[in-house]
This record gives sequence, C-alpha cells and structure tokens, in this order.
Amino acid sequence: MSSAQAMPEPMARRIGYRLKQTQILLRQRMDAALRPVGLTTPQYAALSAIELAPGISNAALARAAFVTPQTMQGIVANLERVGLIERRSDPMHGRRLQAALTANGQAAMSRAHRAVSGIEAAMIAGLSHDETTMLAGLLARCAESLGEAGAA
Amino acid sequence: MSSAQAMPEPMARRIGYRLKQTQILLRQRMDAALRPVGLTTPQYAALSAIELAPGISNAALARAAFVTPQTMQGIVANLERVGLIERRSDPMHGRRLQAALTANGQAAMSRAHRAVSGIEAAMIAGLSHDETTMLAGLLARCAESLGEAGAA
DNA sequence: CGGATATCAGATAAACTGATATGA
DNA sequence: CTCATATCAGTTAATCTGATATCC
Repeated sequence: MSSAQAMPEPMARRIGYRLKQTQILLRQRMDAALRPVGLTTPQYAALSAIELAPGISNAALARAAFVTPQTMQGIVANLERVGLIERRSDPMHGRRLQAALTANGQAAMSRAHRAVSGIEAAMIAGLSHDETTMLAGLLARCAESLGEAGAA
Repeated sequence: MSSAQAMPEPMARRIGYRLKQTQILLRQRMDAALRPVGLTTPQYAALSAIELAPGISNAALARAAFVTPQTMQGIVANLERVGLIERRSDPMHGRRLQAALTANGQAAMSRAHRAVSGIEAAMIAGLSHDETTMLAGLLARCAESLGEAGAA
C-alpha cells in the first residue's frame, strides 16, 4: 500500500495513464504465467490468432496485432525457429505463406491456455457482467476514435 | 483480401484484446506526435512525472511506471545523456538521486505537451463526461484486481 | 504499372534477471 | 543485519524505418 504513492495526483486521473497501468499489469501477469511454457504475451497473441484462423498470412497477422509486417515477421520467425508453427506456400498465391500450428505448437497452446486462463477473469472479477460489457464497449469506442484519426 | 480476416471473432470480444488494441493505438499516436520533439511515450511519461514531482528518485519513478528500477534507470540515463534532466544527490540521503528537468527539458516538455494535447482528447471525444469517468473507474478497478493478485 | 506480400538489413528503446555496492 | 537505493553487466523480444524482390 505505501508504495502506491509514487504517482502525482493529476496524472493518476488521466485515461491514458489508467490504460497504460492496466495493460502493463495484465502484460506482466501474462508474461509470468506464460514463462514456464516458453512464450511471451505477443507470441501467445500471434499463436492464438493462428489457432483461430489457420492459414493466415503474416501480413494479416500484423494487421490483427496493429504492428508492421516486419515486426510480426520477427515474432513469426521466432515461433517458426522453435518449431511451434510452420508455413507453407499458398497454392493459390505464390507470395503468401500460410501459417499453422505444429503438433508442438498445439501442445504448447494447450498449456498456455491453461496458464493464462484465470488472469483475465481475475482482472474483471470485481466487475459485474454489465460493467464488463460496458468496459469492452467504451474501449472499442476509444480505439475507433484513435483509429479514425490515425488511419489517414 | 478474401482471407484478410484481420481478427477472428472470439478474440475481438475479449477485454484483454480491447485493452491492448486501445493502448497500442494510443501509444502509436503519441509516439508519432512526440517524434518531432525527439521523445518516446515512455520518456514523455517519465518526464511528466519528474515535472510534477521534482526531486523524485529513480526508484519512485520506476514504481510509478510499474517497471523495474533497472528499466527506469535505462530511460532516465537516456534522458540525462541528452541533457533533458539532471540529477543531484539528496542532501538528506546519500544514496538517492533527485531528478529534475533542465532548461532544455522544460522547453522540450512545452513542445511535447502541445504535441500530445488533443490525442487523449480525440480518444475520448465520443464519450460523455459520465462515460469517461466510468471508464477511468473501471480501468482502475481492473488494475487493482491485477495488482493484488500479482503483488506477492 | 500499382498494390500486396515477404523478407533482409540495421537501429534502438524498452524490458527483464542477476550481481554488486552503498547508505539509512 | 536488513532494507532501499543506485547501477553495472548481459540478454532478449519487440518495435521501427528503409530497401528489395516477388507475385497478382
């Protein structure tokens, strides 16, 4: 409790600060849970997207994660290097590479899902169902406003 | 584009995903705005805390930003290297170093404040006052839940 | 040609763990 | 002694911009 003082009042009220605080805490908790599995949170996010959409291209993964293709390329290259995913040429499109989980990747994701299940639940444990729905909606509207302004 | 399904449905609903999306968009917009000033968002955050609490120690800054002292040490070292802050020994405590903005630092922060003003405003432009207050409160409660669980 | 894709090259801030020294 | 502080050393994933090549 005593260590919570560090932030000056005016700052603690700002949405941006709260957003960062919550996101960084979630990230740290997830990183800690995923460490035994050998994954980071961005890697887990990428694997989750591949799991839900097998055959997805690197460019599509990058768009889903809001990063550049080069950044996602780095993440994907790491995952491929350790054998959690593999990529094949799209027969219909010579340039695209279709990513999919390997057997090892599926096993890792089973462990990862177990490891992180409960963290997001713990985060919203103090919120009612309506409040959770509202939080998701408010965040989506904020993201939309930012996206419009930045999507020039 | 037929397979350009950026984000699988089940994922888009999750609070964690929304949190990350909103935070990363805010981060990117702020980075873009701060680039002409020569600052990154974490640097701006650290400078803001120093501006509001002159004499703050590195350890306190780290707690405020939810990072390790070593991480904040790196940020602070960069800021000191380029002459935006300076640090002096605390006369009452031989080990602590008190950080403060230099004249250059104050000038940079004036420009930075102008550069980022409007971004957070744009983010919450679609929200009513009550909704903004509620969003801040919900985020704070999420952070608190995460902090308790992880504060071991 | 233009647009999307993949990927190499290079740079950098940011983040971690571990170890060490010093002062209250 | 213990705790907080600062800081050195080393590592890594994540991020960017820029430049190329390929494919539709």
